[in-house]
Amino acid sequence: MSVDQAAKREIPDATVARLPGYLRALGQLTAQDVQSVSSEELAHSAGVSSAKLRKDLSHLGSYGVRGVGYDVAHLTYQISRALGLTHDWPVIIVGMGNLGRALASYGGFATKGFKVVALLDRDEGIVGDSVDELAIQPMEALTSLVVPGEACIGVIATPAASAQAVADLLVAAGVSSILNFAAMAIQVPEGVHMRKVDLSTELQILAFHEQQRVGGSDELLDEAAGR
Amino acid sequence: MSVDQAAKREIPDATVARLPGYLRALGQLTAQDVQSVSSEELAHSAGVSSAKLRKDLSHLGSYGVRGVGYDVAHLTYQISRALGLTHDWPVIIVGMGNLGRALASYGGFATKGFKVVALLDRDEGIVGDSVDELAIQPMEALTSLVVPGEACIGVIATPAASAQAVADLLVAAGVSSILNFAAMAIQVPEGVHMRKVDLSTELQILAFHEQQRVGGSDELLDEAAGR
DNA sequence: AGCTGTGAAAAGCTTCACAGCG
DNA sequence: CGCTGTGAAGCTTTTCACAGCT
Repeated sequence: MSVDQAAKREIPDATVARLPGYLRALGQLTAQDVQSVSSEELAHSAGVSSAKLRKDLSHLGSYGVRGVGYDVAHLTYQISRALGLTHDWPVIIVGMGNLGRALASYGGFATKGFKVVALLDRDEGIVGDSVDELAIQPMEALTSLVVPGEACIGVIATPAASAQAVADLLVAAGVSSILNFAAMAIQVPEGVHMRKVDLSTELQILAFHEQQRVGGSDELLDEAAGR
Repeated sequence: MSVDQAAKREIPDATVARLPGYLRALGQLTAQDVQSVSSEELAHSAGVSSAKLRKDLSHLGSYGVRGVGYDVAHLTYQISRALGLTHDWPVIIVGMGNLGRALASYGGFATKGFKVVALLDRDEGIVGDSVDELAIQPMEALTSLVVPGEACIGVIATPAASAQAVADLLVAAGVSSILNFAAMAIQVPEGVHMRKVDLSTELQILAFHEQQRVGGSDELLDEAAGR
């Protein structure tokens, strides 16, 4: 009933990747008590072109008002809904080193939509410690944490050497979405969704563009600038 | 002379974004003393298709041997060169909270190509502390750290609220490449290259796909699964 | 015989520009 | 009149499939 004429479930990947950015920009507008916004303004704060923004939003449905713009609250709801953020997703963080601790106490989860339900580490020495009011548990706790039917997101924040083993454990326990912060490409079976965040990859991409900037054919500068 | 027939300087963005992954896979092969590798094998460890890998590499030049494969050492060198990693790039990290400290001591920089030259924080209380043998300096140190002619990469690891102000300071000091970890879109003038890494964006993209998986029209499950 | 390098086809994404609605 | 929503055009990226080299 009311079959949710939310159009075809065909949102392009490129669009999905930008929706979180729109959501954040809308959040700022909400904080400033702005009621309505034009595609031009919203696009600017999200750092994209207005044509792209309108095309992206058109994949979710027709939620703007011609001649006026978009209602901030309603658009926020529609994007949240499209992304599946109408309820909280449980998140398990594995690896409580510097990075894991930073992630556990990072504001990123505070964003509506996620809730850290467990922190795991292999090291018996730190099991029992608390980070942000959540106790660190041993890896063995994993199987009892994941309810097969219920979706759950696993975050890998271990050293590169353990990343693949941890990924295998997560998959075996039934986790079907993994976010990997380890400096290592990991293999997951088909059906498991995996994304990777990697500092050195990002730096290397920046280095490439920085190098292009110098542009010219002057390779000597490269050697001289080393230091 | 030997004008480096390195083909046209036209490496597609999509290719540049994958080169670091190939470099990492090659690093693992080197560690295992593997001398030569086929496109099929290398593509598998980097998580892409072999056709894509070959097309990508073809933009750098013709460094494979037909019927055999690629020489691991030589290909590593050629990709490093294409990315501009033949010398170290200086990196300045701003914001020494949990995240900044994690980044400062993260193995990512150990990867050939980058060297953390300074850690900055606004908080007088922690200025002078050391992280990984490098002292934390006040923001004012910025201007003397950046040599106008010399390229430098700035990493923003501050709370969202300070991110834009820090970006402005970096740009004013002459930094032309910025990697932003703060949960906030920042605006930079044209000519400055900016990349963003964001936990909640990644989680939201995973949430979208996880939601699609359940697929069906069963929205009731969504409510029930909340907890 | 085997694997790379690459044109050509297909798919996907972005930009344009304007019809259509409020 | 102004701004959204969208076909159509243009551009980029991926995939295919095989010629060409060792």
